[in-house]
Amino acid sequence: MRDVAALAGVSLKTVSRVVNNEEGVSEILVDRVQSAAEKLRYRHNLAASNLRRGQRTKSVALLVQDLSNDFSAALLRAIDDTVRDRDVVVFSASLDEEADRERKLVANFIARRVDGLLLMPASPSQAYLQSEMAAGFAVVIVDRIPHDLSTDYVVVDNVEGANKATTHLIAHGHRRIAFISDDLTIDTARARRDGYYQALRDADLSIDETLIYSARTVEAASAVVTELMASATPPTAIFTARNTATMGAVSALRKLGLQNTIALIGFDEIRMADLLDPGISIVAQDPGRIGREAARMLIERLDGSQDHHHGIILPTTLLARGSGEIRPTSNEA
Amino acid sequence: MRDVAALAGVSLKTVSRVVNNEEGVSEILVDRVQSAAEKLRYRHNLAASNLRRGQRTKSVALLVQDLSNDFSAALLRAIDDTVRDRDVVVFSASLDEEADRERKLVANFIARRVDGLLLMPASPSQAYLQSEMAAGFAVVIVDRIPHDLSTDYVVVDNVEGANKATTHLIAHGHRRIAFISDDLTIDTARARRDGYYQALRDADLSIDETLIYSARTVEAASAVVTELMASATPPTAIFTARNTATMGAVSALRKLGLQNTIALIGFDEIRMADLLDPGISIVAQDPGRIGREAARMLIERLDGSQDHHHGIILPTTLLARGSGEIRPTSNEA
DNA sequence: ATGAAAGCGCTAACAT
DNA sequence: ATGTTAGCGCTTTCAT
Repeated sequence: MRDVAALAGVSLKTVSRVVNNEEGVSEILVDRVQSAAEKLRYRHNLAASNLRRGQRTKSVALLVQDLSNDFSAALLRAIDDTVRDRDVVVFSASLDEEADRERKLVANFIARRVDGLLLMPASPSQAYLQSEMAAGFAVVIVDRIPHDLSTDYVVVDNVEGANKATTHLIAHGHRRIAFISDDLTIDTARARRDGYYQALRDADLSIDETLIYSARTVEAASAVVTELMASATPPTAIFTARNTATMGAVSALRKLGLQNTIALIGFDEIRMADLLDPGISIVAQDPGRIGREAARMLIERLDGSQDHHHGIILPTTLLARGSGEIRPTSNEA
Repeated sequence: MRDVAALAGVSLKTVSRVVNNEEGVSEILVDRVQSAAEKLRYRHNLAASNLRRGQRTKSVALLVQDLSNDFSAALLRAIDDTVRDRDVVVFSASLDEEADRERKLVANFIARRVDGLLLMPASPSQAYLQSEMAAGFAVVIVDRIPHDLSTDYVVVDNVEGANKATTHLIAHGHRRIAFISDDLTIDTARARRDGYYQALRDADLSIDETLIYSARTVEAASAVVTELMASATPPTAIFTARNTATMGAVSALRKLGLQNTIALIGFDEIRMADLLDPGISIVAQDPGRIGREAARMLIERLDGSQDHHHGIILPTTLLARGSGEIRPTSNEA
């Protein structure tokens, strides 16, 4: 910048003004500065600019478990779309349920002075963010309920969604309904299990712990279903509480030729669900909506809103496509 | 930082040393500084640090067309995984085939002094990056061939993949094969069409322009297929040169009840392809591999490699799953 | 309308 | 082993 000023024969400040499109510089000088900048291939340094200004960096960070999961990818896309108008750019990273990684990345992003954080927490407690928030750092928790931290968040009604799925299966005559979720240390997994329990209780069905499974990957879920079906008393229906679990179940049932025999409802959309045979019934969330709401909340904080923190709980939609409407064939019901 | 130094009763430099884990500070002082930092809730400012060091910002940017597309999401994930070891964070954004957005975002990221750029270009020419690269900025083009720019890139062999798909269909008796791709202004779309042409020519089949379509979205592709099938001389096979086009075709064929009548091969994997009925035959790329190779190339540049720029052309794999092996039923063949 | 000087938070180079 | 000084690239006073 100094070189540009020298070449243009003006002061540093004038160059600064031109670069920032500030008013009150004669056109002659603007031209002179611009051509000097061009000649010297001058590139404005936002870091230095922000340093002096002490202002926003116009960047935010999104931390999710797995960026290649459809849900998270849709979230990222929606967030990017929402903040783009304001010229805000977004960092993102995958946590893979590792709390350590979350802490490390958050520290990194804070050192980079991002304006805000959108977090799908891997950590059991986000209390460590309290002091950051007190210092003016904006945080919105997505997909999961914040723990030990008073902040904005956006989730879906997991208990209600799971209840809805389970009740739907019960209404179709099922009494042995398997539940396959993510690790139960995870908030959403527990909430969905609670919804499942609730539905069973409301129908006066007993809870059979041998029907409750965790499976983190598609392959693990597939293996679980295969195992379940080989048991002496297999379920007549399955509720998969995660998109990867649903994919695994679809795959396993198909391999076993049971896709039209065993009922299946999944939580969270999977691609092509309506084109499979049978179509896969899903309790759908709207990741685009979640992302937009979260980004909007973050932006409001950045705009200085001091409102009380609040959570948004979005509804889910049960999409009946066939697999969830299969009736039990065995006479044990 | 000054406050921390004051509270700890040491100099600025000592604090700096402690913060950066540099050697040669007595343990007593380390403790004193750390507790002072804690007390004052000191947060290191990486921007200021980078400013002085004139070093790398340990950040890179990935620009793709649509972050919610499976391919791009897998790319992002692979890149994040690859650079994480080096403590590098990644910005990402969607371009939606808008060249303007690409230019604007690139300028933004350069102002932020990202160390490198991974770009799936929307622009017809990337000549504008020449001067940046001359100034030491690292660029790797992914998925598409760079235009007017000598740089590293990673692509798959689109011509060969499309040829393979088309040849496969021809080998199964098809002579009227529709081609549905992205807009043909796009590099990969053209390359895939060329592969399609090549295969037709090699089989002495004439090219019928009425079988060539562009469709950017799933819905558009679905509409195209519906229209095609309603024509007087419908094709007996379809080659969809993009994952969204494949999804649209699957959907339309199914609605028409033609999924077991009309052959279909898609370029680029779609989820659940093997679980559909029939399974969808795909010319698969490996987005994980593409991302890893691209990130590796970028890292090598950041490590100062001055090697001649070069391109990596990865192979594709034809996965025969059923839909591509359907034979024509009409007797026009 | 333009410029000079001071300083944002940090670290490299040189002391001590 | 620790401190001092200067300066990274920029913008904010406060002049002129």
